[in-house]
Amino acid sequence: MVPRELCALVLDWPRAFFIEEPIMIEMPKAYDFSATEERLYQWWEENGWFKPEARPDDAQPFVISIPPPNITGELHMGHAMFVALEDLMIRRARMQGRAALWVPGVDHAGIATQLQVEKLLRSEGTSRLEVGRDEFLRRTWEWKEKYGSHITRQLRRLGASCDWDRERFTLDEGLSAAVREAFVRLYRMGLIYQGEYLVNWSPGLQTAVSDLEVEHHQEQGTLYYFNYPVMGGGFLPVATTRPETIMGDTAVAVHPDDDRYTEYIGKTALVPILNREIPIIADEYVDMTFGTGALKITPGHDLNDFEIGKRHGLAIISAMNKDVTMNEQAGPYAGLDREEARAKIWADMTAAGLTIRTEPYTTNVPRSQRGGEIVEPMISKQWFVNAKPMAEMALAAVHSGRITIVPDHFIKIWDNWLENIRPWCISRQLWWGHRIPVWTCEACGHQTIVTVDPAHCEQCGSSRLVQDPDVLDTWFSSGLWPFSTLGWPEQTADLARFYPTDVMETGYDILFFWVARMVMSAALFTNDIPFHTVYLHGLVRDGNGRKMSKTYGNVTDPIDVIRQFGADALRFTLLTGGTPGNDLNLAIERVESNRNFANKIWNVTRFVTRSFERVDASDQPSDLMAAYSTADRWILSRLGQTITNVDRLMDGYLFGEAGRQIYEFLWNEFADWYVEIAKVQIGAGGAVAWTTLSVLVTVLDHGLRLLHPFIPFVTEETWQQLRSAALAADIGISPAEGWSKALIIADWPRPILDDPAAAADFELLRELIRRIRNARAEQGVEPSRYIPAIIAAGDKLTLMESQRDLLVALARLDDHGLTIATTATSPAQAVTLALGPLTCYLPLAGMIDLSAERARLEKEEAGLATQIDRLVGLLNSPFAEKAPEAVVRKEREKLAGLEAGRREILERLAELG
RNA sequence: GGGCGCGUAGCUCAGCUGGUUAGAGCGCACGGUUCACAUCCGUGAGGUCGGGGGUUCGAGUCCCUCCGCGCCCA
Repeated sequence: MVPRELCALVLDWPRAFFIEEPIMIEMPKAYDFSATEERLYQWWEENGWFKPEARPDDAQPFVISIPPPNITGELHMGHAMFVALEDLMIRRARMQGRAALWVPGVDHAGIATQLQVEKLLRSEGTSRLEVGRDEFLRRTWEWKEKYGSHITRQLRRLGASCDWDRERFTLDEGLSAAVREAFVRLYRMGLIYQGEYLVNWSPGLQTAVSDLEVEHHQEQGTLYYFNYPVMGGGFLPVATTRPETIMGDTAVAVHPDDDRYTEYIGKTALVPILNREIPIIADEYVDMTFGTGALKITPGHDLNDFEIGKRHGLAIISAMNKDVTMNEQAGPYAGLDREEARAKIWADMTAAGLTIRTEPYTTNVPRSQRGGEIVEPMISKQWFVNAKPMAEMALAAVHSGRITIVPDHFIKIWDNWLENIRPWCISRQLWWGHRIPVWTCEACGHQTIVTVDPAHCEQCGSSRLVQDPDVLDTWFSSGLWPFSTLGWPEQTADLARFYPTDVMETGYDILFFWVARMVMSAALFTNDIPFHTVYLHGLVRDGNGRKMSKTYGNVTDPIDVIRQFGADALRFTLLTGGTPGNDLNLAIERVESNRNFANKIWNVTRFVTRSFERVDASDQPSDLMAAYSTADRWILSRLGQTITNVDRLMDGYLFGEAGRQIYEFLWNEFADWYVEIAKVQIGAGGAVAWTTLSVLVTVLDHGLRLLHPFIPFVTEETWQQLRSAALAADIGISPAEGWSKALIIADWPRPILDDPAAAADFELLRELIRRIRNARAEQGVEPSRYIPAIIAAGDKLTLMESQRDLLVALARLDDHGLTIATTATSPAQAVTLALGPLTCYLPLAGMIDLSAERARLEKEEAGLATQIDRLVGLLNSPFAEKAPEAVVRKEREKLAGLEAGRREILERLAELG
């Protein structure tokens, strides 16, 4: 650990750096993210730029509520993913001038937290039950104070620009009030009820859990065949996967159409060992082809049986205790664990001659999502929410188009779940959570259900009230999150201004757990949608597509990755590595190359900032537009196109593609081409140099703005360098609206120039340079050697003349040996490059093998001929009539170019003889 | 049983409303001490877009079907 004093010292210097006077600081050769990220984060936050108040009061809000991480949580890739995406949206909105608000917070995570604290108590040699409820809660809050900010500190490392002053906790006072309000309203609407139903009982956790918290696994089990004794003689063969539940059987069922068993319907069967009398019933649910076709019915331990039991008015027998040992209903097996009972019962039945056989069978085993133990369906008194009416509202919200789900194929999944929604079990037999606001009167038995702790029974006035011991499902409070965090049920200013929120961004795995419940409760409580767009991201898997899990040991810790490559590199990888809604396999090599991208940006900036020294204020041209060179016009046009594309893509939530286009533009066009050109143009001096520098600054400035939401740190850092350099040089180069204090609050860019003709001219030049480089490489010309060239430029003569310096520098041509003319004849020993509008000859005397050149030309001619044939065929086909004009024209132009090139090559071949 | 997604270069993935010889990064081969960067630069090799059928002037992209992988719900 670094001593606190030293931290303060280290964190102090950068502030001096940013304040008022722009000072030029020599940029090191490589970008050091570790010295940058935390410093910038702190600077942004101190300046209040994460707050919506950073924008004018009348600015249109843009609001996201964070998917609250568990307070027990360690940062994982899922968190990194949501931060990358949500911060991207928030930062762009902020730059677009909106009052961007990203509400942060954490979730109390009932079960997970309780388990942590129980573990702690165990290590102290005590337990939850021993210390009692009050002390346990005190210890849990203590634990929360100590570890609760751990996860939010980690979110900061990713660059999350949340408004931390508005941070909320699901158990804080306001949100607890919201939970009570919601519960009471639901109760008064008749949507909350208490009842004895079959619930998913988690024996290890000693609580009920909801359907969603149970995972079904295909596991190898056994199918047990045995004879069910029938009163008055005979047997009914039955198959079961769980013999221990025989003790809770209250019927045997057969299909009404099953001829094999018709005679048994209406008779009485005897539960093995216990000899309890139960009816033999007929029900269409029974699958005649499965097992023996006869089904034992245990309404107390199986959901389907429970339903059948309801239809037939069967008794419900629970044969187990809450610790899943058998109870007195199981007669001689009372006290045995469910597994032990199974073995013992089967042995006893075998001894009694009732068993037939066993066979291996793959069963669907329900396991707790949390502990992994087998969940027992058990009759229990719990609180439920009838979600049906809310579900209909949630369905309507999406179908009416008020809520958009991205990607839209999740709508089907949404529909499927909501259309088949089941009662939601909301009570949990835990201590850590929102205690159910129900007080039962010991005098009259009346339940008082109110938002504020009552002193007296509302019916008889007795003060002998006992509060329900259970707490609510954590998701009950999460379901209120978008509005409870803004103050609901109070009519706060934040609620009025920032609700409904804009986008809900989260993983598709909690679409039902969370998103659906938020939409449902928002509809009910706020009479509104909680957000207009749901954006769902996929799971982050390891490089081989396996789910990251501690048991596999294939978990990549985001903090490790950040230490190694920087938060920007991780963010950019997560943002551009996949597509919306699809799982992403995280390959560490990609993070590495994205770190290199950050370094590239750094070095381009380094080049641009250094270039200020070479340009003079007095050289500023009076008419900048007129001063732009072909290359300037090209790069500015490409910048404009990139901005337009990025806007279109981002508006459509195609963030990955947007990021890839910016990367492509900045690296492969700006850095690889324009920067090289700039070196030549600046070398020319005068107004050309000034103009070039202004283009460098403009493109870099705009590029950094586009990129900032993706990789905020390196862009801010380099933008500050650029800004300082420009202000220090003071030669009249700045953005139209001047330099804002920071990139994070700078304006989102707009295209400034579109000159397709100049762009096309430049593309021709670029192609020529590429072809010359290629020829040089193929002919084995030493890289350092400057070679002569003859260009027959046709009507591109003026263009080529004007680009002479660029050609010389980028293709490494010998200036004195370069001839540019309208037409030219080829020297004897030369490589011919036919580009359609122009032809280039490289007279590599003594360097080329004529027969090899002939072969090369023949090969090229053959290739051209094939393409020409294909195009001629295409243009003579129905394509010419049926395809759109523009598409056909494009093909015609392509054909003309190919034919010109081919003519050149044929002539050249003729010369070679 | 119902539903969804995926299968594109050796690897990890793009390819947005179908537009006409398929792209990136990494890896690979060859070459590079150009005053921003070797976390780099230049040049190149590498894919019958899982198989088959259909719609269309045109299909990686739309439809059907089969095969393989994964997920959700029951």
